[in-house]
Amino acid sequence: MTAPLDPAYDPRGLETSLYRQWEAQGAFQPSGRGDPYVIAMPPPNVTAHLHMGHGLNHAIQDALIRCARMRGRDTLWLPGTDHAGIATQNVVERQLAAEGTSRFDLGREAFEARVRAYVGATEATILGQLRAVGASADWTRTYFTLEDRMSRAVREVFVRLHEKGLIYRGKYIINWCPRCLTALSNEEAEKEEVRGSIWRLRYPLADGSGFLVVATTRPETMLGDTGVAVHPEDERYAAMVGREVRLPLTGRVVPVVADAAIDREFGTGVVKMTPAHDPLDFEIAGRHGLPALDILTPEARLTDDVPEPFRGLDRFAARTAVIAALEAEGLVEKVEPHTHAVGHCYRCHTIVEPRLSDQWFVRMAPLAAPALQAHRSGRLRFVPARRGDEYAQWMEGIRDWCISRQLWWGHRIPVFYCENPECGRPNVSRTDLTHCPSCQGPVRQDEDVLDTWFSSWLVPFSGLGWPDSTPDLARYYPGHVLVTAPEILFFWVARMVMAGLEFMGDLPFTTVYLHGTVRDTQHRKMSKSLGNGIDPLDVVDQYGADALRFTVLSGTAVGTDLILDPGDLEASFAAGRNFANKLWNLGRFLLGHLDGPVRPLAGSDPAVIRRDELRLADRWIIARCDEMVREVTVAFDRFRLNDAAAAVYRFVWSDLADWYIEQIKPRLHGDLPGGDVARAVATRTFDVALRLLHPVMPFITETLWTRLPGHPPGASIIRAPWPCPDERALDSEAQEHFRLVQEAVGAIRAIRAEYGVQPGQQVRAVIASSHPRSRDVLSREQDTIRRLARVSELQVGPDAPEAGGAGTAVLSDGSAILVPLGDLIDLKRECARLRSEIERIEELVARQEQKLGNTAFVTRAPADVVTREREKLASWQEQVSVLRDKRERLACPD
RNA sequence: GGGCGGUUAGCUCAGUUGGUUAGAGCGCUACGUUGACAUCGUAGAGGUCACAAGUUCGAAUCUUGUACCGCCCACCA
Repeated sequence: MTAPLDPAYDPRGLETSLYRQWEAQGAFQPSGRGDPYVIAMPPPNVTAHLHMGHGLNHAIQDALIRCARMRGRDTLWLPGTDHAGIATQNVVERQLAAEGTSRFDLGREAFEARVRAYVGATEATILGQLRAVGASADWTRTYFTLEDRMSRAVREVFVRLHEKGLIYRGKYIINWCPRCLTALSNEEAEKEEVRGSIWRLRYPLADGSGFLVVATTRPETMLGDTGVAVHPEDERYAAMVGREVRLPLTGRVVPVVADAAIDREFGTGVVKMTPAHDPLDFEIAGRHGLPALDILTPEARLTDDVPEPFRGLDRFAARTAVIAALEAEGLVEKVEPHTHAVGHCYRCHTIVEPRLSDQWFVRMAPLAAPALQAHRSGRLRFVPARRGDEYAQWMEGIRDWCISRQLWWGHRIPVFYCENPECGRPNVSRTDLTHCPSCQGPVRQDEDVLDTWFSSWLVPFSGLGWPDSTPDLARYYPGHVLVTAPEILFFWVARMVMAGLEFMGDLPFTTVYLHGTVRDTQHRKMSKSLGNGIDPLDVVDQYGADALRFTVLSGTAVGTDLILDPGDLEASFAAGRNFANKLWNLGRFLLGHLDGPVRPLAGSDPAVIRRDELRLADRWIIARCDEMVREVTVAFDRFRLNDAAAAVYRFVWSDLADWYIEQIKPRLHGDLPGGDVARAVATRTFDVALRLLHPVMPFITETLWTRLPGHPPGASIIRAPWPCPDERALDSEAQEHFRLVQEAVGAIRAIRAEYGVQPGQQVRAVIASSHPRSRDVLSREQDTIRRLARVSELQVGPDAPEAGGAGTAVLSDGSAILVPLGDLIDLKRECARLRSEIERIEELVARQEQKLGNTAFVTRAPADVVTREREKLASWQEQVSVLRDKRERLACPD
């Protein structure tokens, strides 16, 4: 016997204890049986506090996993990445800065130890946070044990790519973050519009015969200019090509070259060449043999290669100083405001500096070709589909991937340089080397580490034990679904596809579901720096994890963003909490009325409920329940979790609670016979609703479901079977008839409200219908109508006796409802009410007659559409005539 | 600059292949301590589906254009 439910629903203690219970039962462990369903997850970065995006992401994934599990599939939740990388390093560096020291004071080894300790200490916190938002805990734990596996896979991949000639090292212009002191990939340098200026500077010709005017947004880089370029077909400057200019401030004499990459239209058509600090300039300089002069330190200060007054200046201070100096010489022709996109470090938001340096790259074009093909052939599907177009566009224009980072925390690049000056070979190795394989000389490992995503792109197989061939790998690769945020489509998703195809020969997953971004009411992305975030843990604390999940899942249709108001949690999350409360009370009520054994609805048990024992309401709710099963199942198949949540919500609240439970109360209380049938139907349909809702609201559904009768002890809803649609439950007649009862109750209630009848007061009602079937249904259900509409005496007949002071309404089948209210009825008011109702329906009739009078419509529209429209017209016409009749009987003056 | 999406009730959003009297939740109004639930119940107000033209028997839904909002990509210095 389970303990009785508390009157008030308090989700808190419940969630923790359920998680413990589920874990003890191994509920999240893959069973090894059944068809596997693998989903990949990006974990939160260990350094960052959980944000709402994680809440949304985990809720979706956990819901899909739970649904798949109930549908008999073995599930695996594959963790996403490890802790290597810039974010973790940043946190520890901030801590060090607060302590007045730095990684450079500490040294590399001590720093690594420090980060490791930090990660270890944070694990428990992160696990707790993940559980709080609903991540299936066992798999989040795996995430922390993954790093050793990953480093092997990373090396293996590095070596293989190198052997295939797809990894190379070279001097290139890369994005450099002067604060993090590391290179960034193109994806990590986020372009943002910045308002700046464009300066036109005069560069005197070396022979003193005039000026060339260059346009630049970064005048400070002119100190590193090694040339000037124009378009080869630009007539204005044709005579200048091959001549020289004397670079102001430095006095350096540099050549004028012609290159087709120059845009004649922009600026003056003359571009200063700074090969060391601009990607395009670097490219052009290469073609013309211009040297690259690096004038910036890693911290983006001017080096000693510039004239004395500018040395050591920060790049922005240098800009001011250079402009001032040029102005003093009268060399600034013009300044105009100018907006352009500038790269920012995606972690610390510092403006990125293009910098010439030695870095490792992966040649991507060969990897992109099959990945593009997978999408074109339709094997790789994106939800929503338009994301696939973005993917394809990126793949088509793919550029080489800069994978080296000048960080101290991450997977070290597995290259060992021989220190023997006569050998000096770089050795790429799967294992740590102590000697040079060629000359046995001492070796030194490359100082740099790999981009975090260089380990992450391998997760779908490295997490399963690759490069070993493990049983897990055989069973769970390839996987099925990747659920993630669109922000990391290129960082992660596209690269996982490429790695899967390259190293496993198959896609890592076949569906990529990209959910929306969590934004505030001004549609700004929630972020720590803006301070517009919502902490999911606060929400869990105040409203419960179920409320959080229900809200985020029902708020995000496929491909749309989730808008939440950080200033008003109540507005966002009350709906979820209220629904949980509704479920709780529904459960409490039902359990309170289950005093005997509950008879089964189907099966071979002799106590099974016979069809002829079912009343109209029973048949109706069973049919509605079946409809819900179909809707929710389809919704899950199509990743439309909002539809799934809404379908159960509607069933539970509007059908089960508002109508069915209200209808069966007399039977449950023993005032009418058939209590056992009502109990069975209510219990069964509630059971189905709980199971369908479990993926969305796991805690409350488990709590209620385990208390419902008929489940073996120790059973968990996680392993309960997903409800199946049942042809026998379909019952359009019951649906139609019950709708009529609902309409009748609604009509009487509306009349009561219209005339201000006190809710407690009973009234008399008359139903007049020319349809024998309607009369039959309504009189058989008169108990229901009387109770729910508070009617003391209900007459149903073919015609109504004269009733002067009565409120009147008409149902969709043309049945008239009269509520005699004597003096309460104001005749004029009732006449006006009827007239406006008549006018309203007459308008519909007119429109419908026009439609049906149109021969084009009748001949061209499908037959079933025409039939339906004819039926509608007939129904409205009947309603109008009934209402007219009532007006006549009232002898309305107008 | 190229590509893509959005614009439906005061707010946040649904609306599956064109065929309903265009829906939900919150908010709002009126009434209500009916023995599951005031985290509730009943009734109600509120929308020319951004604008314009077109296709069609029929358009919130398809086409084109306009306006605004947003996203992705991009080496015009």
